[in-house]
Amino acid sequence: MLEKVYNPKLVEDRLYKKWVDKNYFHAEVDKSKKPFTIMMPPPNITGRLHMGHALDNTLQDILIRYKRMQGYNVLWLPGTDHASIATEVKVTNQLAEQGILKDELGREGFLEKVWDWKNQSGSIITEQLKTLGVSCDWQRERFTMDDGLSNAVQEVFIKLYEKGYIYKGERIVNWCPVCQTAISDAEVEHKEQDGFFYHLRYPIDGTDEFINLATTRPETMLGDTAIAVNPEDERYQHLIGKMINLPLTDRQIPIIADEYVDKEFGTGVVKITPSHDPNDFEVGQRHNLPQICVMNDDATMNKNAGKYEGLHRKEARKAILADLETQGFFVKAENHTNNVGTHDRCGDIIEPMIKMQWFVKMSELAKPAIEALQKKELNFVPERFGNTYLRWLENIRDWCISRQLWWGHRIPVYYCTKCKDYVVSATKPEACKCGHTEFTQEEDTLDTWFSSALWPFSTLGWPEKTEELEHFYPTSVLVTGYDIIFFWVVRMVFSGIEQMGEVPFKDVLIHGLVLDDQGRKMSKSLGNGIDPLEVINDYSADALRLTLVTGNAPGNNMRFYYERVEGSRNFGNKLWNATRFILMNCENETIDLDKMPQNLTPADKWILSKVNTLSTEVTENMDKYELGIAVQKVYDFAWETFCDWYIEMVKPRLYNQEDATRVTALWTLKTVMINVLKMLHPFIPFITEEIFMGLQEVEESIMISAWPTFNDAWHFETEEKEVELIQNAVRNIRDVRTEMNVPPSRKAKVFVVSEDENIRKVFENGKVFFATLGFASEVIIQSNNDGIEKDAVSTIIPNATIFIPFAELVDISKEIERLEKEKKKFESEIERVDKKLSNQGFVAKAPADLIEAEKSKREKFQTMLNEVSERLNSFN
RNA sequence: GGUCGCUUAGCUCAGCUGGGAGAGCACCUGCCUUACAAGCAGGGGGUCAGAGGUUCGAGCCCUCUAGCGACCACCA
Repeated sequence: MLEKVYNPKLVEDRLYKKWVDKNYFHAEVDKSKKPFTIMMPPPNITGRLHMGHALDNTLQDILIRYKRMQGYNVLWLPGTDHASIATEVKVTNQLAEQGILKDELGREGFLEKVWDWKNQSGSIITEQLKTLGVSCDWQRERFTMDDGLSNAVQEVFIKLYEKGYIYKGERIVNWCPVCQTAISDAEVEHKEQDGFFYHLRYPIDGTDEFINLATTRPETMLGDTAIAVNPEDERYQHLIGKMINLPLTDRQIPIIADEYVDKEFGTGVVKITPSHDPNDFEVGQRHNLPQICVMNDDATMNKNAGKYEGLHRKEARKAILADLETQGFFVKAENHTNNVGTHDRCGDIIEPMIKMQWFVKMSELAKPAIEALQKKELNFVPERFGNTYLRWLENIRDWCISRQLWWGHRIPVYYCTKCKDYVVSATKPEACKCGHTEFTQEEDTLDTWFSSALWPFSTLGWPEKTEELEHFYPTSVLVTGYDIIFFWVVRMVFSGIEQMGEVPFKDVLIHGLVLDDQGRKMSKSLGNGIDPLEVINDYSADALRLTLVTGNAPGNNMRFYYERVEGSRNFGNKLWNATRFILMNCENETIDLDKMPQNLTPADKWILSKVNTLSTEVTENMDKYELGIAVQKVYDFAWETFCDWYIEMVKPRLYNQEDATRVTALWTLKTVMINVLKMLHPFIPFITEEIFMGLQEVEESIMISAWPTFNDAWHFETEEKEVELIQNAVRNIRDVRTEMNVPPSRKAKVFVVSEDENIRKVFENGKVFFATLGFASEVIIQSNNDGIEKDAVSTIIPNATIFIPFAELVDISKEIERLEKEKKKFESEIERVDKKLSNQGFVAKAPADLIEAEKSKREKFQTMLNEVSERLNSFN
């Protein structure tokens, strides 16, 4: 017997332990079964569980549990990401608090500290994930810096290098002055900022003329190596080729013409600073301009900045503007909003810098990734995110993969200490071409995403040809947020195709963000984040999970608020109590669930038939990733159809120990309940397991039970219609009673009149339901109005009229009013159908079954109209 | 500037390939009916943003408009 109140705190931890102990999450290669694989997006070791993780992993767990129950060979592989920048920053700061400087420790010493930290704190997030109930294979947990995965990283680097896809070069890159490393384009977040557009004037050499230009970054002027105008611009034709004297310096720089300049914008004159602007860099290349870097790596001015050396770029701007003004080179400052690139990790403004870095050439790698989508080897759900993916790939630039960090995969390149030539190799080479044998390894590490890009296959043992790799790759579906498409999805796809010759996953299920109750992004700065662990603690993991999937379509954001969590919890409560009710009545009975009873009543057949249809529909929805719709259907069935109707219908049979169908009712209750639990299990694993166990007193877990499928033996069309007829009648009776203000305590006789013998039979069988559900003291079924008081209240249903003689209570005028309302309803229905049927186009072109359905509706409403009219006439 | 999305009941949102508008919450009425008041039975409330088009038929498809939002983009 279940406790009176469900206590998730006592249950959830216990069940999770049980599942782990029983090894249910573990997958071994089983070639007799079809594989279903998901690679968990590895959370950062520095991360803490937030709503995004909760949603992402809930969705995955739902799919995994569903497929596992369907008998697939299911692998859900979890793991964590080393998160180079985040971790390095975190550990550096912690050490700094202890007064330890990173540089003093040296590379080896520092890495030791980071590993210590990783071993101590790196698994907090995976422990947090467990409270959600995730059924992933912890025995196969991976970390992006495991030996195997690091090996894969080296292998890929070498292969790409040998293919000519990786090169080293001096390019202008996004430099983060705070993190002191280059970052990729994807890591730059553009933010709109209010700033100024500074108009300056530069003196033209040998004349008294000035040329006016506008810039948002005056401090970079010290690195200007040209002034550019549009070659078509008439205003400046005479100046092209002339030199100007660059203010605050003793340098002369040329006025050049380049298409890049927009005549319409600003003054049509652009200062060119190849060292600190990506466009200027390109202009500089076209015109062979010198590159003068005026900043240090920490964004302070360097010695090329002369007297401004040492100033931070912000202060330098002020100082330079002041000097320009006093010297007469400053014209004005306009208000101007511009997009500045910031580092998505630390938020600092990116400084474009020319640096020697490693790149992946993208043009060739992008092509098959684009084709994969076009050939539908890769599908996004919802489809529109395929566009986002395509657009990014089509405009992709080479990927800067080197990072000036220590924590990460050190680039497998060795430099000869003598001739400076380098060798790309997994291990230190024996000797250089020059004969020298001493090498130093490249100091830089790789972008974290370089290793995550390999996640779908590196986790399965690649480059070894493991049987896991053979069996579980390509994976089935990737579940992730739309914000991660560029960083990760794209890179996994081209890496998978390049290394494995096959896309890493067939489907990409994209979900939105979890917003706060006002629709704002949850963020630390706003302090509006809701901690999933708190929700689990206050409600339950099940309630959290259910909240995260109901009423949400793939790819859409959702608002999170506690009323929704309460609703989810209440549903669990409902299931719990329904089960208590069943068990309460099962005492001293033995029910063999494997044996379908021979004496099923129409109500039993009806609910079996309903749950049968339900399982078919829900399965279809699940297969289409319509998880929100799927769970909504089971929810409605469980609460309304099963609890509010079926349970109420069987009560009389259960309360009567003599009833010949009592055990049959119990069998049906249990059977349907178990099916419902199974369909709910992927969504709310804990409570369904707890109930499943309680209901059957078996050891076997619901998570390895079979997902419901359509059962021919449970298909009862006739009974479905019969019970619906009774439901209809009961609803009408309740309606009438409420309208007439009759309290439930006041029972009344109910007459059902129908000329149709079959209908009378149905009601004869369903008599008892009028008593329990319709508050009838007695039910009389007959073919005519004999013996029914003239002023009885009545209501019309198809093929029958129901009379309730309330005697003294009835107000005739009110009754007439009510009947008039019914009549009006029937009339308008007939009118609607007639309009359709008289439409030649409809009759000619609509599908035949639809027309037939409309016709029979017409007939039904017509008889009901006749009936109500007759009834009204009887009052006159 | 480009791309995409959203606009449906008081609120938050579903609505799959076009065939009689739904849920939860909130609200109103009546019920502590021996599983559940975290509940039960009823109820009110929507020209599906606006305009046009395609169609026998449009919340759904096409075009335009308005408001909101997201992402991308080098306009110095």
